[in-house]
Amino acid sequence: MPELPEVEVVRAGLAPAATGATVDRVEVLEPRSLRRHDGPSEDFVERLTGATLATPERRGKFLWVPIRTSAVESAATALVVHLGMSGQVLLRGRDAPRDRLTRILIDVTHPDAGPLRVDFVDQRIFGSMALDDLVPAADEPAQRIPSRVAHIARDPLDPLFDDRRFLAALARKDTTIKRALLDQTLISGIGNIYADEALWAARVHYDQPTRSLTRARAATLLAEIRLVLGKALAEGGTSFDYQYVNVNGASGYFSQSLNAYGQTGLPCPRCGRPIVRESFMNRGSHFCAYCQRIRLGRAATGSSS
DNA sequence: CCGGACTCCTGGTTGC
DNA sequence: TGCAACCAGGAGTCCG
Repeated sequence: MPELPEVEVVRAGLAPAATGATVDRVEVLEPRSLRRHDGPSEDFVERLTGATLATPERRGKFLWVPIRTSAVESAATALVVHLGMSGQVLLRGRDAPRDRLTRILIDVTHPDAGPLRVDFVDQRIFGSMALDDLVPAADEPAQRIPSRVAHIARDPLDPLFDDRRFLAALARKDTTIKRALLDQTLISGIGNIYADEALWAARVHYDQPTRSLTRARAATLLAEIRLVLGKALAEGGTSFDYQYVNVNGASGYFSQSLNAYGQTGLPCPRCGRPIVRESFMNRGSHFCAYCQRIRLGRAATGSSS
């Protein structure tokens, strides 16, 4: 389940091979992988073929590669990639065998690395590729971002992520904390795994109302989010068997470091009591019922400003 | 504004 | 042994 660290590993791995490369040929094996592309497969293929790729960028779990075509001087369009639940981007030699679940093949030539193949592999087809227009970012017009990604909040590893603004927005929201962490328009890049891990680290119950969370605890949670994401990033992303493979085809190995996610029945590394799993938002929430209890402060009805 | 239900999707696992 | 039901969930949409 690729979340921010996994997507960043893919972006960083793809960057040296993609930057400055030109697209020779595009083959779409599974049109459903273009669900988010406006237009038919032919349009995707025609517009991408012959384009020059710029350095891949990322916000949250969205990855995009600005492209330049002969017709347009500066990049006005980007190849947008979302890995969904099971997507992988694999960098291969031109004659390497195809993975059975390959959905899109992009042959590129890099000035230094020579001919390469970028494979988009995706078992469940929740992921997608699309071409999209770049538009100025709302909070920094000098930055450009695909229009379909514009509504996504900056992620906590983004230098322009505004901590004060996030904490204020959290305090204003009438919802519960895990729901807020998974709301990509509030903070991006966090999925079910790192939400559970960060909540465990900060000792916050997943269903704690955001308005009853003190600012200090919210700030602690944000710090733990950064620690968890940073640690996963440093270790190359979480991996579960073949579901996540980085851009060179090597699995990550952070899953051994998980404290809560997927640890149902195992002892909480902090207190030894068993981790429990509850169904929430159509997914599993893993937590320690002792360490992570809902704390209803007295300010639950207070309003900010 | 909020939450719940639903959709997309496949393959590994579970249960009969 | 065989097969169907179930489960995993990121993001978007729709509805109450």
